[in-house]
Amino acid sequence: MTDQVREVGGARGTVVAQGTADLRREQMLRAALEVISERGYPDTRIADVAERIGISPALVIYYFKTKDQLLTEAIRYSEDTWYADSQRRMSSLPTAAARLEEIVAMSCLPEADPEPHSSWLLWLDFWAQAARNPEVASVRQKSDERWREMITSLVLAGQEAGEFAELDAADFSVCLSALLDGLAIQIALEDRVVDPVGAFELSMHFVANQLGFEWSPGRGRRGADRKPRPKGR
Amino acid sequence: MTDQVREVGGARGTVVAQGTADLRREQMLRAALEVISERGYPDTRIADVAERIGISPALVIYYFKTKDQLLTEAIRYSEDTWYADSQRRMSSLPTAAARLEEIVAMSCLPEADPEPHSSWLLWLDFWAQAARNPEVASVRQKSDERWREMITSLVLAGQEAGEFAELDAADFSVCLSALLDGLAIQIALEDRVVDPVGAFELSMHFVANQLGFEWSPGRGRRGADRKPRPKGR
DNA sequence: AATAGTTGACTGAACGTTCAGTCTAGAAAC
DNA sequence: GTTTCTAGACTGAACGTTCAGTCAACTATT
Repeated sequence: MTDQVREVGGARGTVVAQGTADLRREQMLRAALEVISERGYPDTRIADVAERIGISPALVIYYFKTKDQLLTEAIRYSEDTWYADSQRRMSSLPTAAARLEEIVAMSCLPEADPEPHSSWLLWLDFWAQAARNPEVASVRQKSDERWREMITSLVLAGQEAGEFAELDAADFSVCLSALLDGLAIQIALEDRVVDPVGAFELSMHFVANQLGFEWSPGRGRRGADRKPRPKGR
Repeated sequence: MTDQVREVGGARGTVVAQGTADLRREQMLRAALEVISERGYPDTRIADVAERIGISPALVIYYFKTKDQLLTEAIRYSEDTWYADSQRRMSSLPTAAARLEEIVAMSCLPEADPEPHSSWLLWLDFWAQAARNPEVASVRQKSDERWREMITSLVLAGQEAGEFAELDAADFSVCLSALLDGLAIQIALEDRVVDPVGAFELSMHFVANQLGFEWSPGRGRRGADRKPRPKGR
C-alpha cells in the first residue's frame, strides 16, 4: 500500500485518509509511549509494544527497522504532540498572563485526561536517554529551545502590552523553565512534600513576582482542578 | 574477614583500618559509579565494574548478592559522599550567605576535580531509576529532604542573624532546589544556551533577590573557576 | 586446617532480529 | 467475469548474542 520509506514521525494531527501503514505506525508509537512510561525506556521490549496492540513482534521491526528507531521516534512523536497541544491552548487565551498561567498549569497539574502522571515519568526517561543517545539528545535540545522561546515570546508580548515589568525575557525563560523542570521531577516522583497544586502556586507566585503582576490562587486554577486537558511535561 | 551482612553504603569517609573486604566494597562502589555515569544505569554490566578494577565478575557477586544491590548501594554511597562533602564545606564558612553561595556553586559549577560533568549525569539516571525502583525511590526522597532541609536551616540561620529578609524558608527551599535541579539538567545535557557559569549567576541573582541581600558576580565565584572541589549533584 | 577471597568455565533465560513463508485484496490478463 | 499475478501486511519459529548468576576448585591468610 505504502512503502516504508517516508518521512518519519509526522504528527499530522488531523485524520485525513491515512493508509493502514500510517495508522499502524501511529498505533505503535502510542503503544510504545505507554509502555515506556510504565516500564521505563530501557525496559521497554518490542514484545510489549506488539502485545499491547495484538500483533507480532516481527511486525514492529517490519515498520521500524530497529528497536532504537521505534523508541526515538516515539519520543519525537510525544514531543510534537505535546507542543502542538500547547500551541492550541495558547491560541485561545486573551492575555499574556493567562497564557503564561496555562503553561505553568500544563507543567504542574496532572489533570485527569491522559494517563495518571505518566507523562512526567516520560521526561525522566527522556532526559536520562538524552545523556547518551545523540538522536534523543537533539530532540531534547530542540524541545527545550522551543519551550524557552515560547516563554520568551510570551513575556515579550506581555511587556509590549504593558502587562509585565521590564526584565530580560531570555533570562527569565531559562529560570522559569528550569524551575518547572525541577518541580516536574518532584511531581513525577510523587515527592512527599511537593504536590502538584503547591508547585503550581509556588511557580505562579514566582512568575507574578518577577513579572510584576497580581495573582492569587483563587481564580488561578480556573475551574479549580477540573478544567484543562494537558498532555504532560 | 567480614561477612557481607553489614550496614550498607556506609560512607565513613575517614580511612580507619578497613579490612580488605571493606576496601574491596568501596572500590567496587566507586567503580560502579564511574561506569554508571559513563554508560548509564541500565547499561552498566557487572563485567564492566569488575574489569575496571581488574577482578573477575564473580567476585562482584560474591560481595553484592545481585547486580541490583550493587547499583542501589552505589547510589546510596554517592549520595552519602556528596552530603558529607557538602557538610564539610559548609562548616568552614562564616556567613549564611557564603554558605548558600557555596551550595549553589556546588550545584552549578563543574570544577575540575572529580570527573568531567559525570556527576550530573548520575542524577538523571538516579531520577529515572527512582521512578520504578522503590529502593532507589526512598534514597532519593531522603536525599531531597536532606537537601531542602539544608537550605531551609541556612535561610533560617541567616534570618536570625539579620542577613536575610523574612520569607517562608520552606517554600524558598522548594523553589531553590527545584531551580537548581532544573538547571542541573541543562548543564548535564550540555545545553547550548545554559552554561554552568550562567546558571550559577542566574541562581545567585534569584537567591539574593528573594532573600534581599546584595550579590555581584565578581567576588561570587571566589577564586574564579578554580577553587572548590565538589562531588556533584 | 579452616576460612575468606578469588577465579574461569559454565548455564539458563531473555530478547532483538532474521527468515521463509501465508494471507488478503486489488490489478492485469484473458 | 473469472483466473492469474503481485505486493504489501503480517506471522511463527528459529538464531545468535548478551549477561546475571552458579559452581567447583584453587590460593592466600590466620
